[in-house]
Parts: sequence; structure tokens; C-alpha cells
Amino acid sequence: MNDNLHAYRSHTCAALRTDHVGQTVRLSGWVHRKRDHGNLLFVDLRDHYGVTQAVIDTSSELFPAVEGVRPESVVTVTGEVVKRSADTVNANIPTGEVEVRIRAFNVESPAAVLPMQVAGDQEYGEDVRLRYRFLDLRREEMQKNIKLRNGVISSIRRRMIEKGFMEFQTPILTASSPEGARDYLVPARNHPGKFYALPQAPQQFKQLLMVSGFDRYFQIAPCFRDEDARADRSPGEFYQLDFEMAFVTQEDVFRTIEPVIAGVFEEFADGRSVTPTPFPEIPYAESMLKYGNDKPDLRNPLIITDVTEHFAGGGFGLFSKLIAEKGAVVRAIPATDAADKPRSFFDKLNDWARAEGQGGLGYIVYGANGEAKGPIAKNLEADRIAAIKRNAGLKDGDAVFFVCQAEGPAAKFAGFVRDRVCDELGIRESGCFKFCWIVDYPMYEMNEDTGQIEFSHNPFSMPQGGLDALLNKNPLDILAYQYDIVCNGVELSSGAIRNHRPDIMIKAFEIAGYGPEVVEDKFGGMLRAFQFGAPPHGGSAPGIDRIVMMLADERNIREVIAFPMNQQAEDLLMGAPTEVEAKRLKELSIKLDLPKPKKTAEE
RNA sequence: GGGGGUGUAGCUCAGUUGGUUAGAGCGCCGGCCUGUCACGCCGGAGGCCGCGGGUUCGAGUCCCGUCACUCCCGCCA
Repeated sequence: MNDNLHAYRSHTCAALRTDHVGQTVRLSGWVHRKRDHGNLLFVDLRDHYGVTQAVIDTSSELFPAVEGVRPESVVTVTGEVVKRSADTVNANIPTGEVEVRIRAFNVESPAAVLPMQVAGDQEYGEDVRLRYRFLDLRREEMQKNIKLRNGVISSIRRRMIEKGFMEFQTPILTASSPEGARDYLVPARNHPGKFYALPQAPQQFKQLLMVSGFDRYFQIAPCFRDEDARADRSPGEFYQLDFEMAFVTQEDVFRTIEPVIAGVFEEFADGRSVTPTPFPEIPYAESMLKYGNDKPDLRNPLIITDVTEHFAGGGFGLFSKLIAEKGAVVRAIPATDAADKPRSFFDKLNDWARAEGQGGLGYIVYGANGEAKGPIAKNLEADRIAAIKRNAGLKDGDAVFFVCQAEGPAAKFAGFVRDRVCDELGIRESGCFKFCWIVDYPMYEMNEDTGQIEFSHNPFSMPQGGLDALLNKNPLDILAYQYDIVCNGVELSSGAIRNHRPDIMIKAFEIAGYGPEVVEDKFGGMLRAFQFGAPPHGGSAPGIDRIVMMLADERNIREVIAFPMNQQAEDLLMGAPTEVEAKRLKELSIKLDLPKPKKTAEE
């Protein structure tokens, strides 16, 4: 035995090449696969770095021990590196030109029969995967994703520091923050009846850091929101690249963070293209019209247009009546080169629209010969049909779908149609990350149910035009310095230039129906801070899990998180949440008032 | 809180109009095999068909309820 060898390994399972032939080495790792030929046995040994083939035959007294070890057992193998013959080289792995002849073999930790296999590409249900996450994480795909996540986070950190941002840690046990979600509460033992809240975002702290004279803040910030999960939204907790800058305009924020985001995406794009900086800026109102939402997928080339004027008073009675009597609008969604699609193409979309609870989807087909067809074309005047074609940017051979409703629902549904038609036509671009900023969000909106004016997004955004706008403009016309960054139809973050003026803040809240006492009560700390010299400041907070998810090309955010909870916000591995001892509750002055227990299957 | 989908072997799934003893692949156990790399071949074990009730001569299959998982809506400024 070579005394220079470490107890566990002299090399990793990715290290050995033909240079090492003749050396005695020691490898430790997991038994990935065994191929037992009776008198000859191959063991693929795997670690974090790679796979190396080890081999033993019946001439060795160790043979029965190696033959008996189960997959995923952790073993240490000592042996000589041997060059493989040309016909037995495995070109699929970097170590495939050599193998290790086993001379000593030690089982560090035997594995029981597995509930899920690590080798191979068998798919498993998420509950099994989460319960045995430590096995799931050993699989190639998860190793790749978690390594990517590490790469993305270190790249972000490096780029932010290069731009002069300082990394901070802000409290995890804190007070409720001004975000709109439900808080996670933590009972305060020394203050019976009182609770800490886990931060939904470090919003107030980062603003206070600006007031404290730090110029550029960032944090890979854990955020906690007690809201239900989705495939692209992890339950409970997630991470943001939270950042804030002093003495900046909206444009300053964009130009500073764009190279960071674009740089990270380019670094891990792996052949996919990234929108060159500066990213296009799309006003909120324009986005709602052209794309039907405020997170447009720019890989979809279709653009929605308003064609209300061409239907108003026209021969297609259904629409002209809705326009005249209900104030409806008509939105046109083009279907490029769809004129030669069979009738079933249009029927299918119409059926889908009905299934979505819509009246249906009207359409006009502009034939290759210039002739317009379809039920609407039969009734609508020729000059109007021609005007729609011009207005919606259509050519002979295209078709166009129409949505006719009140403005809000029309925009929204037209967005769905745009998405659906794009998929039906198969014209969504692939292999690209298409970024844009959505800007000029409205400061306020009308609550349709109550008729009240409410903040439409973040109440702490600076209104465009400042105090003057608040005093003199119709609240519904006031825009905010509020912006989102969107990539391929996914909202990566929203941010704002903040309102750092107490007088403007109090007026802004007053318009939304809150007195100064409410502002003082809920946000007193920040309001007080702003009375002692606050710099103008702004920032944003891109979601890190979502960035990794997009770069990993995964549809489910849990694929890029090592230990996610399931959709019911349960940790199946650790068993959270759990009941606690009565003693602990008493200590916290808490009495439970539980709903009637559900009958379990065993009862 | 609401809606859709799925619950059959350790895992992934099939199971016909309701009809004998519920199948396959992987895994597991045993046997054979000296160049495989998803090794191959032979054999075996392993099932409260999620749970409860109902219809029926007969239920994995039909009905009702319930629980679990998953996706979506609400919610997440």
C-alpha cells in the first residue's frame, strides 16, 4: 500500500487520465452502477466531480465483497490505474480511457434498497423526490441545476461588487413590511401577545440604509410570504437580488443593473441569445394594449391592435351594438400566414375561447387572392375590412381574431389569444432571452367593486410630477416611477424610484384614503427617517430562483432549489411544520383554537 | 377558499363493455456469464388496486363521500 495515499481519496472520480497509468490511486464515492459478468465485475464509482470505472475479477479474494455491495453505497477503492484497450474505451466520460484495478476495497457506508434510483433517467413523483431529496439531489440533473444556481449567485455577487454595491444582512426577525402578502409570524416570548414577522422583502431596511448614507446596497435576500405556491412560485420562501441606489433616476437604475442581468444571462446562456443592452422600455399602457398584460413574451411576434373604430357603427351588428351600448372595445390579434389553415383551426380556437368562458372568437381570413372570408366579413363593409387589414398590419394570406369586451377584460383576453395563436402557429422564437422594461405604471387604480381609488402597485413609489401631480391631476392619470423587468414573459422583478419626501407620502396616502395617522402607525420608522435628510433613491429586486429556473430551462421552480417545500408548504424531508409541546406554547402565551380535525383515512 | 387531473408491486405505469388466479419495465433476491459501460440470459419474491360506503350474482373498473399528490384560479403591490 502506498503510504502517500490519504485515507479516503488521492483523486476525485473525474481526475484520472492516461497520464496516471501505472500509479496506485485511491478513490472514494458512491457505487453508481455495477455490471456483473460473473467472473468479471465493473463498478462505476461516482462523486461530485464525475465517474470512474473500477474493475475486479475472480482472481481477487475481494471479489465477493465487491459483488455484494449495493448501488449508492459509499466505498473507497484502492488500485492501479490501467489504460483501457482501444475497443473498450468509453468516449462518453472524461475518464473513459482508463480504469482502476481494485486491490483494496472498503465499504464506508452501505446503502439500503433504494426508494428511488439515482442512476438512470426514470422520472419520479415530486412527493417521493422531496421525501428522499438527498437521493434526488445526487441525480445528474439536480447536481447540474444546483451547481448552476451556485454559479449564478456567485456571478451576481461578483458583478454587483464590481459596480460598487456593498452586501448587507438585514434582520430576519422583524416587523410586518409594506408588501401586500400575508406575513409569517413568530411569537415573541418576552412580549406576550406580540409577534415578529419574517420579512416579505427587506424593503424598509434597504431604504433606511440609503438614509444612513450608504450609496449602493445589495443582498442575496431571503424573502418570506405566506401565500400559496405555483409551479413558478415557491411556497413560503424565495431569494431576491435585492438592491438599492442613492441619488439616481430611473434611467440610472436601468443602466446600472442591465449589464449585471445581461452579463449573468450571457455567462450561462449556453448558446442562447440575450437582448443587447439597453433593454427596450415599454410603457405599461402600451404593453397592456399590444400584449394584453404587463409581462410580455417578446419571443411571440404577434402584436395586438385596437380596431374599435372600424367596427363602431358598422355592419357587424354584434360588435357595433356592444360598442354603442356597453362601451366595449375591439382588439385584433393577427394570425400570420394562417389563411390557408383548415376550418378546424378556427373552430378549435373558437371552442377554446368558449371553454374559457368567452362568447367566442370572431375572425376574418384575408385570402391569398385578397378576398376576405369568414362570418364577420360577410356582414362588415368592404372599406372597414380593408381598414382593419391596414391598421392591424396584415397582408394577404393572414387571418385575424377579434375580442370584443369592456377594455380591461378585452386586453386581458386578447393577451391569452395572442399566446394561444402563437403556440398554434408554432412561431414562438426559441433559444433566446428577450428582455424589456415595463415603465410608467399608473400610481392609482379604481377598485371596480368598491369604486375606491387604491394604490395600483407599490405605495412607496415616487409619483411622476411629484407633489404637484398629486395636488393637480386626476389620480387615475398619475404615473409612478415604477418599473418591472421582464424576460420571455416572466416578471423577474419590480422596482421603483422611492418616495423619500414625507409631505408627498402623506398626500399620496391621503388620495388612497389613508390619514396621516395610518402612515405614522404603519411606517413610522421610515417616515421619521425621511425627516432627517433622505437622499432620492431607488432600486429593484430580481428573483434569483426564477433567473436560475430560466437559465436551467426548467418549468418548475423546485428544480433549482435544494430543499423546497411542497405545494402545501410542507417540508416532507424534515417534517415541517410540526406540532409543538404544550409547555412551549405556554411559554409563548399561546392557546390553540383549532378547527375540527379532518378525519384521516385510518380513522 | 374554488376548479381540473392523478392515486394499482419499492418506483414508473398498463389493466378492454363490470367476469376466472391483477400485468409490464426498472429495482430487489437467487442462478449463469471474463470486457461491460442502460451489459446480457434464466428463475423467484413482492399487491387492503389510497381509504370508507353504495349498486351488482360479481367492482381495480360504475356511483357517493373522503384523504393524498399535482397543475391552475383566487392570493402573491
